[in-house]
Amino acid sequence: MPELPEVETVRRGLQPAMEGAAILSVETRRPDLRFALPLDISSRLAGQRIVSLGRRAKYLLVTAQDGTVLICHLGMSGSFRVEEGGAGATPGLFHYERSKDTAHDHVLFHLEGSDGRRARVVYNDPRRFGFMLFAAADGSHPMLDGLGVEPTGNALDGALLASLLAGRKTPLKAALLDQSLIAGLGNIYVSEALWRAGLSPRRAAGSIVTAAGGPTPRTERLAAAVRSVIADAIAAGGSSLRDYMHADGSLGYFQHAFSVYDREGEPCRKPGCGGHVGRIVQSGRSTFFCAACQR
DNA sequence: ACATAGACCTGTTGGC
DNA sequence: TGCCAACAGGTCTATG
Repeated sequence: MPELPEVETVRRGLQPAMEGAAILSVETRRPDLRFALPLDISSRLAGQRIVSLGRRAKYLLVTAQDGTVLICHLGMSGSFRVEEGGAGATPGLFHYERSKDTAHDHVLFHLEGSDGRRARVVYNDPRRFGFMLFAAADGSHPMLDGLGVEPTGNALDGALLASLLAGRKTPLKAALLDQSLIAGLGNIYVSEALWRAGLSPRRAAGSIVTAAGGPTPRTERLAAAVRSVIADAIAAGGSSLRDYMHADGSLGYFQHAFSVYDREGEPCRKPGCGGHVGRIVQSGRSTFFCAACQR
């Protein structure tokens, strides 16, 4: 599922159950996801309280009281769900809601909240492209090093975007997907941002900055478009394709607000445009755009 | 540096 | 209905 807005939605959904809770144990039902799970995942975390659940780009960061940081990535199909001990549950006996797809429940965090209620947070991932790894003692990890700017907030302005794209001949689509430039965009939101900015995904990235590497109106439009599409998607609770659910079982609704993604053949939604949404493949992945208004 | 293809996996979808 | 190819929100590696 997850690009930045979906990961942020997951984080917000898990936060109430995880922050402040004590980890009783971590149950792994297979030895690996994309990478081998840490052999000591349970022994390093059991008995500790979770002090924060953070996010960097598409990574979730679980910080325990001794400073240990567990880095989680959801890959393409990873999801978390929270299962509360049912009302009236006695200690040690729980009535967890039955879930449809438990075949791919791979990692279970057994928790005890500060109120003494037990819950479990279950990681499910059919394709197993996700992973969990411990950061180094200082919180760093090679997977986090080299990540670019977050597209949230106002850090990504025209001047910064211009400096990132200057001199690059690679298509805008590829540049925006490059996590070392902007961290958190994925295939959906790149298409959406380029449509909002009225820019072709095929245009050379460096072609929207000045010779000196400064911003142009196109750069400003793209920076604003990236920020707005990410902000709008987070506000909508992310996108729920294929009924992809939140941790509490609810659905995001940004998919209804897609302007071009997965809308091949539909009329362009830009008022007065008259064009149609097309689909091309760039570096092996679908790009949706309107050739009439995206130049 | 950069473009492309392939790899990792399973599940869903659309065409015949 | 069945079968099979194509495709899926990510990212790392190899190869030109």
